[in-house]
Amino acid sequence: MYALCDANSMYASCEKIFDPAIRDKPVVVLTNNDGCICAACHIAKRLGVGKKFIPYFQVKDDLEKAGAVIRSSNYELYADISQRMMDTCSRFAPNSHIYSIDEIFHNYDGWEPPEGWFQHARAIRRAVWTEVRLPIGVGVGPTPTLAKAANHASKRIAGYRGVAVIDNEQTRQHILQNMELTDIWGIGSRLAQRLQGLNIYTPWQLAHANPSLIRKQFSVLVESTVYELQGVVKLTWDDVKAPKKEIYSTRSFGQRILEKNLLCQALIQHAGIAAAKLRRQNSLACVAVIFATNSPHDAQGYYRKSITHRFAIPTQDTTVIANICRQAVEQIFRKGVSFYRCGVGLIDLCDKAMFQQDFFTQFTDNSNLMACMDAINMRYGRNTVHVASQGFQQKFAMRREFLSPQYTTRLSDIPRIQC
DNA sequence: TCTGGGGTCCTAGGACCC
DNA sequence: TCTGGGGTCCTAGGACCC
Repeated sequence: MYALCDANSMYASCEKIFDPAIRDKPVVVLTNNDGCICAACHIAKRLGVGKKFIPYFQVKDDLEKAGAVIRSSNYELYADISQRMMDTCSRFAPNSHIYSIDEIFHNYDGWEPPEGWFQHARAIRRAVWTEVRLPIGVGVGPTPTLAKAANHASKRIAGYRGVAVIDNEQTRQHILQNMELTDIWGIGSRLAQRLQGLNIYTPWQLAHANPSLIRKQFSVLVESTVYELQGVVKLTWDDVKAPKKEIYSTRSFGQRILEKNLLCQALIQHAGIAAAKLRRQNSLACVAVIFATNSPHDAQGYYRKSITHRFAIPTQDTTVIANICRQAVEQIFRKGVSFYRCGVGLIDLCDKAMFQQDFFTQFTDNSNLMACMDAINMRYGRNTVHVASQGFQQKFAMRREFLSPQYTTRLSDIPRIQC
């Protein structure tokens, strides 16, 4: 059996933990640069002002009318709360995999809790609430896709109240009949539209579709989804935990960038973030993609330029990738373009342990330096040490107008209780 | 006044080579 | 004269997820 634990409106719930004054109010959290809505608590959703990824300025008036509390993304806080949630959840299963900042998969693989699945799931939910004050939903099922579906049910289908277990036919039918196609993991709006063309309107109907026909009309992935909905495991634990094949770090700027050296600094910063992620999964990159664009909404037209660089020797060294950024910016930068977004992608990844070193090529090995940098940044926070060429003044730092304190990660922000 | 997230995977199509 | 194959690499964009 598999379980999926998923926080309820993670970011909005994190904001409420340390701020009792907003617990009964509609709370909405914005993305980077306060661009879009990315999370809304259930009160905001009920008032109809929590639509995900809608630009903030378009709904600003509605939010004000609803009396909503607006918050900028406070990643320092969310990352810390996330870690507490994961620590608590992972105590309950022999194998876990953190799937995103607010989701963790459990793999029980032959083991069954003596108290039964429902009680077990309830215990996880209760522990996270008691220890972290974060509301979560727990879904249990015989496949990862059904565990995801059960998790959806635990929050959205009446009667489940945070815990749903698919361990019999009636429950599987009831849950799959009461969900939308797009609620299923791997089915987005386009696939749902095409499925409806084949008279498949609900996940229950999808579970009864002919797998080979689905494979022919769509892809192996959709075929796997059909099997998974039937209860046949197609996503193995290795699939769920597979290392990434590409790693990107990209961001839009708080202010448009018009200078080449600032663009270069931003790119090098992304090189550092992407390379650190790469080292964390113990991979090497054969290719780097370095790009920058203006805003697609820009009146002067869309400008996008990307440079692909193939490394002579696969690397995970920040300084090597930073050097490529320095060269690439000469080709990417164009005078007069107001740059809005840039990033670095590392693709064509291979496992470091499998890499064969070339006997004849000489190269400097910075792996000790990188390991030291990672260790310091892990201990004292990201960006404590970095390559100097990414700059020290963040002129392109993102806008975070409605930022809450870093309650748990900064000494000066620790909550005080006055007696 | 102006404002529009970030990440991963996959594929189509063009350029280029043999 | 015109047409023909197959591979690799790069680029752009679509689809999906949170």
